[in-house]
Amino acid sequence: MRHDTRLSRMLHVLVHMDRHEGAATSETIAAMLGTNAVVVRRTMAGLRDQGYVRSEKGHGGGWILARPLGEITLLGIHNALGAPQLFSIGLAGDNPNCVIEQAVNASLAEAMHEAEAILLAKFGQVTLAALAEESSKRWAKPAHCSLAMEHS
Amino acid sequence: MRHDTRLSRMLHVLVHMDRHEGAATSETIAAMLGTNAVVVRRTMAGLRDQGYVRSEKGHGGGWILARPLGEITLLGIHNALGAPQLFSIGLAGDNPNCVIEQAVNASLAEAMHEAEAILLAKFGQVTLAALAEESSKRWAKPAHCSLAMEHS
DNA sequence: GATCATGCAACAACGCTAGTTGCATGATCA
DNA sequence: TGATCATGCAACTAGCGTTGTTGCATGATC
Repeated sequence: MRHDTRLSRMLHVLVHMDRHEGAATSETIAAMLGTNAVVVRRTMAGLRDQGYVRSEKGHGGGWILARPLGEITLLGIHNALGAPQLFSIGLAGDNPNCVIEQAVNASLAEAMHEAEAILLAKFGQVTLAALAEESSKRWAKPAHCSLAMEHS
Repeated sequence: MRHDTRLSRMLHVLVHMDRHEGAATSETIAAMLGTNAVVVRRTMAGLRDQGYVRSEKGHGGGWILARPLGEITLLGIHNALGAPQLFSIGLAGDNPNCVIEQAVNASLAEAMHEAEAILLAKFGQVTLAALAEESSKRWAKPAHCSLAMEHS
């Protein structure tokens, strides 16, 4: 079962954007992530709709942070990406009339809801500012990704 | 992102097997799940290797529970299925040298590990006997899936 | 008006899981 | 003993969803 790394990647990008002079183009971000500019635009569109970033056209255009890192939580970005499925396991629905299936699913669902609530609560407590500070504190070295070339 | 319903389905099947006279063939189980007998064998193979079920060939053969429901937990079956990924979100690994990516991933991983621990702990506490009792208590009616035809 | 960059839609490619087929093995029954 | 039933296993096929790609339109800057 393949996993969705958009959340991790977008968080990474956003912190870099904060340190970045001017706008970052989709092309630049795509190169940093080893992916395609159109995919970047598709993904960033959700963040733009939620007011986390702005996009500007023309010379010197690209993507710009629209809020301070301190106002952006992991949960906010998760939701801006469409709040995708957190779990890769799901409930069977082949025999909805079967009381056994219902009991099995109810038990699984309860455990999953509890775990999900805890995960989302954690996500809601962490801001990108905290992550940025954490990274500079622990390693005291500039980041070196392609987006951050001017820092290295 | 599609989800893996094997755990839910196998739990369902196991409870039915407990109420079932004699062995249940892969074909019967497949019909009940709306799937294929080979897929059933593939999935049940893991449970057999862990001693949860036995398989017998020839006339009257099929699958038989090898342990009482009280000794089978959701966690046990989850592990017997190969302990597949629980989360559909994952960590990016494009820039392993980047301290920002490291900080982002560390934060996500911590939250996910915590949620996973809670989920697995829950799974470890629930036995199939509890599910079987729950289903008969709450509805006080026989289950009606194809595997359970003789009860309905 | 030339260039740069996003926006959007349609299409192609890829990877993964489920599903399928075919044959071998072994147990039961007549 | 031979026919039948059922699992075991391996290789192949199909379907689905996501990512990647292409082409063109829009708008901003130089």
